[in-house]
Amino acid sequence: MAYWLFKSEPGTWSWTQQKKKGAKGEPWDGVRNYQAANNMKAMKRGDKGFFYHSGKERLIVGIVEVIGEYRPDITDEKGIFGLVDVKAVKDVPNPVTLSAVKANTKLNEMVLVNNTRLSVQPVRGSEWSRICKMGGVTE
DNA sequence: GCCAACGTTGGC
DNA sequence: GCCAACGTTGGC
Repeated sequence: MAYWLFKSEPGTWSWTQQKKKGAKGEPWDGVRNYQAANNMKAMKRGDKGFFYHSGKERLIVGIVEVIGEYRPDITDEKGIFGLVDVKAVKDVPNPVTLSAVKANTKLNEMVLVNNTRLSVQPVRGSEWSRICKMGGVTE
């Protein structure tokens, strides 16, 4: 199984909103970046991802699961980009802040640290379990 | 509010 | 196909 990180401005789409969608999940639309789209193409049903709040908060607040693989994003009028469907799985009990990630030398190769502008990112297995531990998530 | 990083666009 | 200009994201 692969791991990912989904970034969102809480003012646009928040973890609270995602959770309200429950098991039905929500299409992760609006991505207009090839690198991010390629990451979504690589996703498989059952893959897990962190839900990250960018902007003022800058922390990992939840865990999502990919429930629908890459398909066209109908909100893209050019018909170029696609999306995946994700559902909320659980909260991260102690949200992991960006500064905590940066402060951890074991995590300094994370895309979150090195490519701040990429909105859909791959996460290594080792990084995943370390952050889960930091966040008090029981895997 | 500013600015660095970076992706995209468009002229040549 | 290159590269300058521009726009956007996101951290600070």
